[in-house]
Amino acid sequence: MPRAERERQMIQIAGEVFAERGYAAASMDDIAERVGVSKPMLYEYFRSKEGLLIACIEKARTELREATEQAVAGAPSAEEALRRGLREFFAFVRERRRAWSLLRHEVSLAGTSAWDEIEATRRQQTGLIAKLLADFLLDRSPTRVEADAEFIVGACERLAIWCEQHEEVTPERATAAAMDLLWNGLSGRAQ
Amino acid sequence: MPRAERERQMIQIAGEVFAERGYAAASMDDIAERVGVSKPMLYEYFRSKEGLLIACIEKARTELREATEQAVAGAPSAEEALRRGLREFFAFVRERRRAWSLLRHEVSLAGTSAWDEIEATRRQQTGLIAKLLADFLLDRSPTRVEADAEFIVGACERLAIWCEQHEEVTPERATAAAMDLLWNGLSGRAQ
DNA sequence: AGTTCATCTTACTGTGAGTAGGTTTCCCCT
DNA sequence: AGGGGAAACCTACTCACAGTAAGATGAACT
Repeated sequence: MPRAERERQMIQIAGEVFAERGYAAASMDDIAERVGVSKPMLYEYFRSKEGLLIACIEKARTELREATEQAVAGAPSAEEALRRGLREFFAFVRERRRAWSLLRHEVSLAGTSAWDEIEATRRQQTGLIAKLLADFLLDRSPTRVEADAEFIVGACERLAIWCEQHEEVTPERATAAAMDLLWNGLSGRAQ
Repeated sequence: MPRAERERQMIQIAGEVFAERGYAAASMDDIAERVGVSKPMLYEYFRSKEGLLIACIEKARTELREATEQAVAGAPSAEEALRRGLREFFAFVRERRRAWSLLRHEVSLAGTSAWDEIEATRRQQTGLIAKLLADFLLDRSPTRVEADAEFIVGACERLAIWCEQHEEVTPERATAAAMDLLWNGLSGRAQ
């Protein structure tokens, strides 16, 4: 079998295995067997287990980029571009579950109880925020409140990680930026 | 040494090692040596490597919960509670770097090139969004635009993960919710 | 026919998670 | 006092799996 085709086949199957079992639990022997090839071939093509994972991630990333860029192209306004981009993103996540799961770094802990542990931390935060929101939002439907809380936790988590590389952004400035973006969005729905 | 104290000591040191080297690269032999104890002791106390990680995460989570709950308690309004909570969160992340890094599931891939790969995917998304924002925001300072983009990407990523457990939330509804929260927040700063 | 180059294999090494089974130390109870 | 027992601790292993050395097969061109 020619190199290019083998490579595609390996990435395809490895992607499935990583997504199913998680990175740590997936074994190279297992992947090799499913591909119908011996283990050194995988190493010949991808140098290491991590190299194989990276190839899978790269493929998923390319797909996501192409999908979102195409969706945004030709939008009449920035608002519409943002809307179309978001719509494409959420659709991608739903329809291409496997590719998406490779793009969350949970790959490596997926399916483990340590993952549950980390999720529990987020539930703790979303719970706290959901309680705050429920106190003053007009739309008290639990689903909406939950979604908003998840949204806020995700946003702040990411912003916090970004702050790590920007020493000059103090907690105060980060808070101000977050509150500004959030509050103006929320205030219209305040009681 | 009594059990409780040993346990604290082990969690303390394991936390440092996991945060420094990443979960996968940290070895139980290494941790045992640093603690000044033999490996079976770690297994006696925590059952497995993952069990040890979980104990570390639990400790970090407790600290984060206590910090944020305390900050929020006694706030005069929901807005103020949210503000105080966020401030405490961003401060925690800055001051207690190690604890925080255990709460991002990157632990397991930390320091690897697969992690870079996943971060590159986010940069791709933030880049796309930053371009959109720069086109219509009044405040064009790159730092602010970047922070906003990170905020949005994090929010949507989290919301997408939440959607996985809520089949009834279609991409359209997710988009509408995200746009609502975001847009009303952004519109005040539109040109 | 023989050389070359790519694809592919079998059979190994090394590292690190996890364990079997024993030793010391100290306290408590008769 | 001294024996019983449990808690803290150790040495010395097994085993799974990432990674590799060395060569087999076979098509394509001299």
